[in-house]
Amino acid sequence: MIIIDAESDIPIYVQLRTQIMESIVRGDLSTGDTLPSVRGLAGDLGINMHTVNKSYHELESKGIIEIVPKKGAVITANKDKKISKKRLDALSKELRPLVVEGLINGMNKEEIHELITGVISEVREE
Amino acid sequence: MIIIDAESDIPIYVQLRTQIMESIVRGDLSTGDTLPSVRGLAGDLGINMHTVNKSYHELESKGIIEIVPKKGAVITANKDKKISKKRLDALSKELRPLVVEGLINGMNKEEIHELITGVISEVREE
DNA sequence: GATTTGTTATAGTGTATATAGAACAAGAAG
DNA sequence: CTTCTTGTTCTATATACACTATAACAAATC
Repeated sequence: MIIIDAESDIPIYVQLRTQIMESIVRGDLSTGDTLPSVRGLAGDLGINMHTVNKSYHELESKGIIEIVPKKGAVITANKDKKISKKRLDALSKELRPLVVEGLINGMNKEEIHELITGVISEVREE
Repeated sequence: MIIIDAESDIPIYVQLRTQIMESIVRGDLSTGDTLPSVRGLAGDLGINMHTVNKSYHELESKGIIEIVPKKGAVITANKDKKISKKRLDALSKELRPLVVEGLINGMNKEEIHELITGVISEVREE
């Protein structure tokens, strides 16, 4: 179930991209599954086709889905494969300001790890 | 030392805010220290006064500095104080999509913890 | 053959980012 | 006290991004 909050300061295409990724992590969507068409999903969510298209292409650039023109988008994410160094570096760069925010507020390494553990549980269970 | 990359897709005021926070974490800036005036820093960095002002006010809203009108901005970050639940929740929400990105790429809890540990070391040492 | 698919193009609206200049009142410094 | 500097506030402009809207196209599907 995907819910878009039009009032959020998080762009719609980011909300959609994130929620699809979470669905895969939770197992609601699996490798091989086909995503709805950009027009169909846009209609269901009440948003524009191009916004959905943008989300799909970002997922493709992350290696999570494969878009076959005139056919559809198939999930290719492989949780058994090892993450590439390129994506690992990108992740580090994005994590950095958040880690700094924790450290500056007095969190130590253990507390940050606990926070991450909590987030992992949230993502898997919700 | 603060370096602004005008070509980056990261807004200047975010770059500045982040680098000031990293300076505090590293110890280059400490509680009680005064930040340069918005006009002075803007001149040094070759950016607009209003951009620096925006960064300062964001730092203030995070409780990291206190802006005393007509006087200056003083660092109030207290690493001995415990982080508030509000900030902890905000951090969780921001961390979530990055954690998802790791999980979807096959990382397990331990690998994510190792990544975080690496980031913490980077921030503290660089 | 008709429908649906993703793609491409153009256009419009609203918001965010960044710059610029000016003016103001209050603190600092001479 | 006078001068300078301070952060604040206001207006204005240019650019980029986000989102929507509409249209047309070629290929796959039915």
